[in-house]
Amino acid sequence: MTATIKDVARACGVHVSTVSRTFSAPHLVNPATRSRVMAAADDLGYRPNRAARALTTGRTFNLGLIVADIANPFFPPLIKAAQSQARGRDYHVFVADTDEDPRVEEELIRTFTKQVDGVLLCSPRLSNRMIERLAEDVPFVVVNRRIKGMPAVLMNVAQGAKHALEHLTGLGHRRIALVSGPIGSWTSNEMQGVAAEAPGLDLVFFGPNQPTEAGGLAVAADVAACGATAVLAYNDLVALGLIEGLTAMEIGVPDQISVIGFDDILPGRLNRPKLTTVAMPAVAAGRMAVDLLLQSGGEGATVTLDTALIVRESTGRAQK
Amino acid sequence: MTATIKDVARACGVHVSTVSRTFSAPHLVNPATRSRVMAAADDLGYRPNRAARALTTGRTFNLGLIVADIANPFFPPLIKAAQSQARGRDYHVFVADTDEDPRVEEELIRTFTKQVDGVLLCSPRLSNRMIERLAEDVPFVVVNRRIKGMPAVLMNVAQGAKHALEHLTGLGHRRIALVSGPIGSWTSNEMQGVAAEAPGLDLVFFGPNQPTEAGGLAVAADVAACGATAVLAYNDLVALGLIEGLTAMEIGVPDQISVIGFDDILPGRLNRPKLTTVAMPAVAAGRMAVDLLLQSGGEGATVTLDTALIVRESTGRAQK
DNA sequence: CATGCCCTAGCAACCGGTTGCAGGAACCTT
DNA sequence: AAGGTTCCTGCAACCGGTTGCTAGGGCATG
Repeated sequence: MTATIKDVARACGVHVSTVSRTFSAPHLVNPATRSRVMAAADDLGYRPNRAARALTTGRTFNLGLIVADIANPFFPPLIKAAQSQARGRDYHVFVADTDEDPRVEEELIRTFTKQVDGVLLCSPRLSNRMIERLAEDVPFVVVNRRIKGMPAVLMNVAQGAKHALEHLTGLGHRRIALVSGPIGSWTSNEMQGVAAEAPGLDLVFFGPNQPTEAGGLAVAADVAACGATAVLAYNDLVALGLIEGLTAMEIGVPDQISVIGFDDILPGRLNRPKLTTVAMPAVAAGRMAVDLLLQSGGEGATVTLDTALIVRESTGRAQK
Repeated sequence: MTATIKDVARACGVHVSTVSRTFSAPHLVNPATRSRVMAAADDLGYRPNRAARALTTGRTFNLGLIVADIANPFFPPLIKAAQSQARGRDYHVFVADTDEDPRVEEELIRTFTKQVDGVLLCSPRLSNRMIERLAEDVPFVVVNRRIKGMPAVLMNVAQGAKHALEHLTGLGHRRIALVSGPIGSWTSNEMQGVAAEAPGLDLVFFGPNQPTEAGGLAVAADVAACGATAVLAYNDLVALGLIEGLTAMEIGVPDQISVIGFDDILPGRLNRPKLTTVAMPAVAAGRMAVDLLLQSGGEGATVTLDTALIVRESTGRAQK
């Protein structure tokens, strides 16, 4: 068994409270005693039990981070940014994946409650109502979702979609397919909202779709058949799936159809043709979300981060 | 605040121990009482505090999973497999990323101690000695590392490397570059071991390298200059970085140099040319690791999983 | 009717720490 | 020398549950 505070107390003949204070309030204990305690402690290999400490203090120095799909390359940079930001503030981040399943998401949040001081909820699939209810038990910061009164980090998807559409119309495209993501995705709604308002476009909607390569592959045939000369995809994985499907049907990208994704993930940069995409500020979002969570004061603060269109090789002039 | 066991006890006029038993040993409480307690409990929205429970029972029903780099697409499938396997046994998995830093790795293990019932250590960068010491405080299963007396899930890297080399020699390659990974990587050592024993080869070693695309990019020039006609890379990311670097120098893959990676990640399948690689059984490893951890009985059990060479487009005949 | 057993629920100690309070010792003041 | 501070340390209650022990009520048995 690991050494406890009692073992240390016994080993150097002081009361447990003195040992406790040596670690949590050193200025309250006499330097001489303190060093005796420290010596005994690392002699026994004593480490305070964080879970037990949390029971009385109410603080665990842990944060939870919940994502829909850890296999989506969009998330890892966000996760790493959150972890390093938290580390700088003496916090640790535990990550969990919901497999895009709202029930698992709820279950995980319940598990995190009381084991962490706050939860970063990235691209949640739960309903706003449910999230509000769960927020009574543990502080949240939500990423890519707007919920009234709840701190949020948003990425300016609308702006990105607008630039993407302008880019396409500038290349002469008029009939454009919009391949959306899963139900309940805020990002997807934002995209559709912007597109619907854009003047002079002939839009074709496809959705809902799985936000993965498989999802893109699955709609490739329908997109090809609808007569659109360009596609705006929910994210890069979907875009890559689309390109794969189109290529298999011998439809050239960008010669016959232009494709734009969202996120700017590594496989998109390595793909041939290199993917034109709207870059999402994942790293900044991860950092910001942690900051928002830790400065608990800022209750309803909402931060919106800019996106940027990155033109590469998967878009070109519309063919007549 | 959330309701505690006391609130429930007060609400229905029983002692806390009765409430406790209602949840952890229902057969010990009278059905009538039990349902009164249950009613009061979900009326108040009571949920047992898992951290507090763990303090007395010693079981948290959480597992920790530590990886070197969550952004490496090799890990997510393993993580997801572990999570779903654990979920089936009423456990939750918390993931943490070490950023390839042994100190962070140690720190994270220490944090997990007492907050989880066991830790899955994937491709650790710590020394065997240190891992053995830490194993006194929390049970481990190690993935891709062999440590005496410690349960491990290994992937048959040696077999994969052998097949890869045979494939290359079959195509007429003799001078082969070996681009290894970070220091302390068991996988890297296995690869070098096999290569060194292979007869009739003219090997050139490069390493250590970062196990990322950037690592591959960085050695591309040296590899090109060494006169090898084929490369065996530490993993797919390194292989992709190499191909990118070689392509930038207008060296054709596979026409002038053949490249083989390890792992079989998504970007490798989407790359042009599609990457020839040794597929690692990540999903099976994740599942198996959880099983090994939970059937704590099997102390020193070691499981070795097969790998498979997948020939795609990045390897070809050696040119004269 | 006395005896004995089973079922149920309360009591209290415990898990590993934290913290408000009180008291003794040493030091300073006047 | 008496009185007031300051500094340090021990005491004990508490965080939210768990669990061995005990005791009372109900029931069957002899």
